[in-house]
Amino acid sequence: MAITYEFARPAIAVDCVVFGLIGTVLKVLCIERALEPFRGRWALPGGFVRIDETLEAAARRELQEEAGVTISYLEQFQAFGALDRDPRERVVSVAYFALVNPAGYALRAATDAVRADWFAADALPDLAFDHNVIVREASAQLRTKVRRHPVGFDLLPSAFSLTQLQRMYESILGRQLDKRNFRKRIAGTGLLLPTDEHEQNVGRRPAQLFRFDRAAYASLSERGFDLEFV
Amino acid sequence: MAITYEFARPAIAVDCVVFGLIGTVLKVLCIERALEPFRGRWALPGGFVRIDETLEAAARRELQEEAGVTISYLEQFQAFGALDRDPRERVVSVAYFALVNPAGYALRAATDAVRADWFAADALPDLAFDHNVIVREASAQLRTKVRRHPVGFDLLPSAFSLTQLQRMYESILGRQLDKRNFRKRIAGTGLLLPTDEHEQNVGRRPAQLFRFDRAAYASLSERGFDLEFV
DNA sequence: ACAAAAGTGTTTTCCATACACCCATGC
DNA sequence: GCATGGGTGTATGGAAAACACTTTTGT
Repeated sequence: MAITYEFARPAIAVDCVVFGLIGTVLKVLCIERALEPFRGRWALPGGFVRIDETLEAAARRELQEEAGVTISYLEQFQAFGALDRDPRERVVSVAYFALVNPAGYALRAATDAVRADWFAADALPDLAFDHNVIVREASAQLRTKVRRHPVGFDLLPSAFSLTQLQRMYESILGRQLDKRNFRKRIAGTGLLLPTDEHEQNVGRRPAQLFRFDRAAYASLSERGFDLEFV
Repeated sequence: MAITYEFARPAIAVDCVVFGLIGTVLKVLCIERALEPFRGRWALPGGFVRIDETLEAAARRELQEEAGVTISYLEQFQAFGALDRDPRERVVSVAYFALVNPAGYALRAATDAVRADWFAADALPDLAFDHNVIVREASAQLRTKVRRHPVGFDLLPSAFSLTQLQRMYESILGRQLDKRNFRKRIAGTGLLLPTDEHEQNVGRRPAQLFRFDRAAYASLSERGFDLEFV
């Protein structure tokens, strides 16, 4: 399997910043490295791109292998190419950010990872490589993305209350929103489908649940609509 | 210089989409390839990343070598990793988009390029590799970028008239803007410095020239201001 | 004097914001 | 009946959009 090239080549890796909402706290998925370098340190899930897989396929494979998460939204956001970002050798990493709804399944670490866990996005441990930098960039990206594109829904269960939705935006943007104005705005987009369902077993009036209307969004964005969510 | 690796690795390249405004037409810089594959075809300037240079350094080097252009704005925007995008072997390309003011200097092709020339962004020839796709993505990126960040100035000479500025936005956005509203908006940003200069030798009333106030912009954006230009 | 683009204000409409109370449910 | 969050409307201010004429210069 060994192969010879005329010139030295950087290796290509992918790293994934997986955001999940736990309660109302925005968290990032990290794995504890089983191998050198940085053995025992927390890091982003990721690894080398194989010669016969696309970048996105590599990202999905690593997420599956190392953490067993099911991704709802995945987007490439930046390549990191500093010369010394990996102590072994030159590695260029293409970073992805991903959104998942962490409720309902357990993390499952494997291959290169001892274990996987969620850390609050604004209180991460010292990560391996330049991964703290990558998370910082991804967080900025998430904040700007979520304001113009309806990606936040991928952090929630498929049926959610308006208050859940509002709390999600508040967590990402880091500020409080006015309940009435928020609801007017969301209603104004016409992208929520009311369901017959309501919250269960809450010690108060149960909130109505809604779904995101992907079809309505698709037809809007084809017509070049320019939404602003919050 | 030959080197052996345990596994086959994709090569890493950079490709640059250089936008320039010629008259009021938005153009993209292309080079004619001197080498196989796609010898004789037009392509984006770009090439392989050396083991000891960063991605951005590679982009700047290729622009210098192949076209001799002086870049005013350079931003990485996307990595392209389809398996068959290069007929020779697996190549992952990190794409940059760049803005220049093409007035006042000549293109100068060298190394891998027979010649360099500007093509209207919406009427490109059939380019080598997946370069038409890359340009399409870059154009979309430019349109969204220019509406919230003052990068358009990099397409203009350092002193410009308000009409020039308006025409630039119109070319990029592909629609007409109202002169009075445009001027109110631009004035409202407080980012233009009036100069004493005026247009020369025009057969009409000469327009006053302005400069972009980089210092004012820096201090605004530090405070997290959220501008919208057009 | 004429051609050509520079420069300039007002009105209207709409959207963002600020703000407080009643309602339904479970215990 | 009480605690808890669910759900709702209105008034105000400010920005965006629509819209046309006078001014300055060169020829």
